[in-house]
Amino acid sequence: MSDTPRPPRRDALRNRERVLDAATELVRRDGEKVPMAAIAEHAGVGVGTLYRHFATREELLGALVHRSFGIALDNARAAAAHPGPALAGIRGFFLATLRDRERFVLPLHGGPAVFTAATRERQAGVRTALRELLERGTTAGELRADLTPEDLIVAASLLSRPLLPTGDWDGLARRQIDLLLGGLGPEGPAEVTG
Amino acid sequence: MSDTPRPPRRDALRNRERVLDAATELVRRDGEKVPMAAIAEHAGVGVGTLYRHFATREELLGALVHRSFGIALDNARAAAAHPGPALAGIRGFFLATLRDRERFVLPLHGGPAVFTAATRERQAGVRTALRELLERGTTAGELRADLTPEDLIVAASLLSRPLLPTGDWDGLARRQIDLLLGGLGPEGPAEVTG
DNA sequence: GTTTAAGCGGACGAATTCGTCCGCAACGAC
DNA sequence: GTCGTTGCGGACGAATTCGTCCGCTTAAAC
Repeated sequence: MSDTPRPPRRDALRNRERVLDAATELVRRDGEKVPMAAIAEHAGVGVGTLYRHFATREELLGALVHRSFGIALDNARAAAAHPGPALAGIRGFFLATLRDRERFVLPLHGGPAVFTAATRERQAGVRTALRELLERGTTAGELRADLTPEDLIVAASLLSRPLLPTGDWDGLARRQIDLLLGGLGPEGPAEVTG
Repeated sequence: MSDTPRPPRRDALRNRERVLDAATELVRRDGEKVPMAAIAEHAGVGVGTLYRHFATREELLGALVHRSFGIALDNARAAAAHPGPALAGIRGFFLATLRDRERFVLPLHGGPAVFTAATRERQAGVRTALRELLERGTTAGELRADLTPEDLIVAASLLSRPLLPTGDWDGLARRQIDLLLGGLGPEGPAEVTG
């Protein structure tokens, strides 16, 4: 029944990775409409190879997004498994996102959000892990009770791309993390009227 | 000496605005490489008209960015002029950014940050107004002392573009504002180790 | 080594996008 | 109204990008 159709050749796997890496870099730098030929060249392969591995631009972009959610899922699960206080886990998740930012290609920019079923599963997995983490913190009285995974995801996505041309994105991003962590406590955010 | 070369015709001004509005919408939706012809069509003008007003794509993008900083400058100055506590002014700045988000086209996405000298002036103006606001809050003991305008700008830029495909970006964004405001107090952010 | 099928690369025609140019339309001064 | 000038629109050739196709290369099974 299971006719194993033979594993792909070694160079094929290697080239697939090269294409993904090159595409990640160029899509982040030049946007999702960067010419396919540019991606192929930067990867050191011919366009034929590129199109063989990813028949359309959509498919390539989908693979980038899928890969990104794989990284995010790893980070979210690691954070949830963190033995210390939930706040430390959340901080770890943010810092991991910042660390991995150059590998993320997320549909942040109005591009066609290319989500396969498998990607959606990973996305749901991220939510689940973060929800678990938040519940632990809420139960322990460490966190305000109304937080949702989306709150963390939005904040994290801010970190994944330098928004200012200043050189020190790392510094700015870390400060944003600290500022945000101050608002997560059980007393809720400062009351402000006006 | 001053040979006033005659003001532009009424239809020219109207068409210029139409192009800017159309470009704002399409660049936000499809990215900065959206075809010029698409912008012209969406604006209801011919490509000739588009290229007459903006000789190159760069020039058009530059105008969009310039316009965006004009809005941001108005908002920053209004916030600085706010009579109440500084925290309320900051909140007002964030909410105004959220309100105006569809009019912002900022060089957030690796695109060629098209900054003219005039744009840089507006940008500096935003910084100045926000610095003033922060100093007022710090002097009053309302805010931690180490905040910079960039901290506010980064946070505000997060609001200017929906990052998640969920429908309720407004709700998520408002919550981010509240969370962040909790970290601005003089006691500094919660201490977290791990 | 030999063999064979998977994989590679880049030339090429099709399709898209660019940016100019010029005959026609309409604003506004009189 | 008339007239001069500014501004409009879109057709068009040039340039870029797309995606396929096929002869050559190379991994890997024996």
